[in-house]
Amino acid sequence: MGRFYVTTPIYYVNDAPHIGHAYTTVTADAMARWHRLLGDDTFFLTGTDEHGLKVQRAAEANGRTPLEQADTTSLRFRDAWDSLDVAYDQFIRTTEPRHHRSTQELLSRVRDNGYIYKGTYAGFYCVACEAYYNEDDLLPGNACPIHERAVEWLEEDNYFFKLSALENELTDWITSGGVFPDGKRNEALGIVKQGLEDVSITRTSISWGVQVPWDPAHVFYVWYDALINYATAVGFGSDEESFNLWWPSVHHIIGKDILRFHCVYWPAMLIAAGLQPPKQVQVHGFLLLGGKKLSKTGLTQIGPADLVADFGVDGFRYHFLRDVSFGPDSDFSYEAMVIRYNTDLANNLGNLLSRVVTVVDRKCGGIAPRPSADSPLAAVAAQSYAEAAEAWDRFQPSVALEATWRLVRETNAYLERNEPWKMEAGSPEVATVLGDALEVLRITAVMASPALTRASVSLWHAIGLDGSPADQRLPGAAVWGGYPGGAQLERGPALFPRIETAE
RNA sequence: GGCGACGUAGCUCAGUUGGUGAGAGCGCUCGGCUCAUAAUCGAGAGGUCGUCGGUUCGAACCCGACCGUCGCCA
Repeated sequence: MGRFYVTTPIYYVNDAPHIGHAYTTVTADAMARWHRLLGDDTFFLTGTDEHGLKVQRAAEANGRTPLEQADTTSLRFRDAWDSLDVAYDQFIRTTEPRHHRSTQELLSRVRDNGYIYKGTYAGFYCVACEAYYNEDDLLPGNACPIHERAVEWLEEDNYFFKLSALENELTDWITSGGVFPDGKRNEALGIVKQGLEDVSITRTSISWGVQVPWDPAHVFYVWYDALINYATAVGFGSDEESFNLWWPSVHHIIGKDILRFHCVYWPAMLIAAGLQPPKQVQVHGFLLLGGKKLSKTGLTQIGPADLVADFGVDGFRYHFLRDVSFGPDSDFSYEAMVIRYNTDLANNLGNLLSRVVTVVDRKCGGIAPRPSADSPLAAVAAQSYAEAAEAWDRFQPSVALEATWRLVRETNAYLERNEPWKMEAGSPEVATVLGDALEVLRITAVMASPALTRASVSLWHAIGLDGSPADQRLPGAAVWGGYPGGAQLERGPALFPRIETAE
């Protein structure tokens, strides 16, 4: 039994939850569910990032305190994850007192170890980005290249983090397997190779943040307090025993836009504090729309809720887990989503259940037969499980689900070859074929449960099993022959009604 | 300008350390079946693996140049 700690980024509360957030979060959730099936001690963390100037200003605009502002907006993320069956173990908010203590403790250690010094910073600052810009990067009129709005000139006393002193340590961590997939690892390595400069980690110009313990006029820049949430959540600064249990066996799932923070700054901070860097950072690409990056405004036009309304929670999760190859950029397409739903879910799996139950009803009096020990499908199932398990281990849900569905397709072909509907009712032959098919449905329900949170349970019950596939333990539950038979099966509604599109 | 990623059938993508005739799913064509959600099964068509050159007995996989797309940095 292993230990698996997985995180999403904490999302900035000012953003409305969109399919980009949802993709990351559902992936993390599926990973956590798979590890729970394996019996691993699993901890799945998500949450919201609530400090910074943007939140402060939004609060002022709305006539309330920053915390009140954050309370409202943070809730949107919880609601979104509830609607997608995201079963996090903890939802952290950076405004929690324990997180302030944790941040102060960690950065004090960094300072005690000689990695923080005082200096002056001056530059153009984009409030929307929460970031400084070089003049060369700005658009004409000193406008932010991302938001196309005017930046502000800021000049302030800052504390600096000696990032430049940690190049060797970072190189070691990255090359020894800290960042995945390989392409992203090279990118992280490239950033370090090009030479690192010290970074400013505090602000005096704003107040909405974590106070610097040794100089109360300063707060930590939002990014540096945000990263520390991963340590706070498992007990850093409050429960050392718990922290030592979960750290550093952490897997961060992030989008490539924040690679620099997670693959350079964050491990450097940990090392400077005398802690272990993360076990793995898993970096995925962007969701594109018509080949173009989904802008924040574009993203909000396709809400997760709209897609759930059309495809259901299972359809939503399955599409993103199966169709998005974890790592590269991926095109989002409603049409592709319909095709995937109809093909894999309605036609292959849902229809398999329908036809099997119907034939059991007609040829076996509705009593489920048991699988045969020497079924040709047994080897297929074993192969399918082996490949899926290996793919989940590599953070490749799309490959894992493809392997899982190969078993489903083989079973449809198996029925076609044997034609149980033509066999004599009550014969051993018909029982064998149908028992084998039911066994595949049992195994599939377990293996697909990280993606299909609801349909896997429906499927489980439809073949006469009690409880939930999520309560099963792998690899035992994938071993051929576990289906008991004997249950009275009844024809039910379609597991996945086909989606008919107008033209 | 520096560094890097990507470019494989109409579409979405697999192709681990170079080696039997280059793959999957979807789509398409033809055929079978009729238990099933017009679902399913089989067969087939379709690719100069971006271009050019090099290394090698042999490269989609290694090297170089170039073209295209996109990033990161300065």
